[in-house]
Amino acid sequence: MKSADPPSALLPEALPVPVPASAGAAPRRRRKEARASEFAAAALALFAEKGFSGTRLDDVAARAGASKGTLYLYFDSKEALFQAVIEDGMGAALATAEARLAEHHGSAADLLRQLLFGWWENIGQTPLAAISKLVIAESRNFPEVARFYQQNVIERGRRLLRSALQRGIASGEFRCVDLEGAIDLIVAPLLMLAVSRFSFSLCAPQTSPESYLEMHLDLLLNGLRRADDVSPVAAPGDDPCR
Amino acid sequence: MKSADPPSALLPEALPVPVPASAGAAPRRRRKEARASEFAAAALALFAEKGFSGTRLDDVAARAGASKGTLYLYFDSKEALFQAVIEDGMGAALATAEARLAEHHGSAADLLRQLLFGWWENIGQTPLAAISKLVIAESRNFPEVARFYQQNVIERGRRLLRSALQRGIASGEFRCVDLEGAIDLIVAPLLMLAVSRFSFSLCAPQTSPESYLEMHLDLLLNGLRRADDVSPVAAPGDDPCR
DNA sequence: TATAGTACTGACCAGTCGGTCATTATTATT
DNA sequence: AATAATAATGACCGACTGGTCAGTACTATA
Repeated sequence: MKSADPPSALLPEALPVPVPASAGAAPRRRRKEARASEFAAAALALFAEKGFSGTRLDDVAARAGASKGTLYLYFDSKEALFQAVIEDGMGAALATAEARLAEHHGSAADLLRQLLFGWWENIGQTPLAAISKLVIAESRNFPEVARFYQQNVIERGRRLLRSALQRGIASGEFRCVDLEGAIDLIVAPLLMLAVSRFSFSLCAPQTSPESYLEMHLDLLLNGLRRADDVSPVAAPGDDPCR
Repeated sequence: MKSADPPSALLPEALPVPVPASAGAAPRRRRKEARASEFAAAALALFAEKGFSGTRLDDVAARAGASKGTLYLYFDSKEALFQAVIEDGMGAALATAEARLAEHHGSAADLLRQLLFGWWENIGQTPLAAISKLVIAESRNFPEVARFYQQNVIERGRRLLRSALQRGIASGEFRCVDLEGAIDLIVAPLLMLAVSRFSFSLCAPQTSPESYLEMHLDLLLNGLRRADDVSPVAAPGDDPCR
């Protein structure tokens, strides 16, 4: 519900604000909303780098240009901050993906491509990607957060892919495979790509993320293709062996 | 170098040990070697459950039936314990996989199947799978450990898959794909499977691990198949849609 | 039995960090 | 200007834990 306004768009409501033109120091009068998002963004960056337990709230506050006491005006606990990071970050991204799905009318293969590269654009490439690593690393310690993530991110994401696959199977474009299993196998490389960005050169794809995604799609569409369909999926002439 | 002897095999060297038959209490005279492995095993279990920072060395020691002071007789620091966990656990598993590769002579598809299910048997299914999650979560905080893992686990594992793919391409069984990218895409679902076992029902495959692997192989072999090869890979008659 | 050696212990220390709160700074109102 | 309301602070507390070490329990040898 708190779809982060662009940080530069200040005070959309009419307010008799005198705003001293000294735009140097942080303005004292800023809406709670914006402040909370700033904390969330700072927390995301540090969580991504240091992990959850490794991140000091003092540092989060400092990065957000405030003190720890202020942080506690907006969040009840470190865990609440964690949850806000997820809530704040993923909502908008998922909504746009859902919109994209709703208005798409091309082939299922193209839809899959759109979803994968859309994910890269709006999540994988952004700091949001760190959330995956975070949840993987900490879900055991925070069952509440894990449940929230499960219901509001994972389930929503899976629904998107399920629709795409169902369309492809219904249209005869894809062969008939187990939906949930296929979703797992589509998602896994994405998650690894996200995770690799926040690990010390581990499991990192050897090529660019874009080629990695391209190849994932290539293998995937070939793998999903009906056995009697002989039309090549990949563009001809891109033989990496020669 | 410390390939954990079976814990029951006591004192392979000749020793005039009187061994009081009171086998109830823990024997005071145990070799350092065994003790270190016990600590490593205990640490692995707790690291997997609580994460690295979340694990107290007191608990590790207690689980190994010793006190924290004793633990520090065997390891210089918590980080050293972490590294020992990796060293201790992955060495043997990788060695057997390499042996399996060396003596395999069937089709490349079969070799891939062997490697994937062998991984599941010897790593994915065992507590060792937790190491993946650990390294993902903590590599940033421990560059030394990360480098070690990179060189002694990842690179070794990738070599295995590279060989298998090269054989398949050379024999014409697989189409010509980018090797490193393909490796990434083979590994990702395995890592996710491992990780999911230690996360709170997150990204967990909806089916059994075995069917998950089976489907991974299915998609993969279809995806790798040469475009002009029309022989079906999957056994006919297993249509999940009907 | 005396002596030496070693595996082991657990109380302790020092530093860290999540969380609190009395106090201050800034703005709005009368 | 006086007052009230709110945003923000940072010193402080208490709990926790990685790491230490003087001392104990046990074993082996003389």
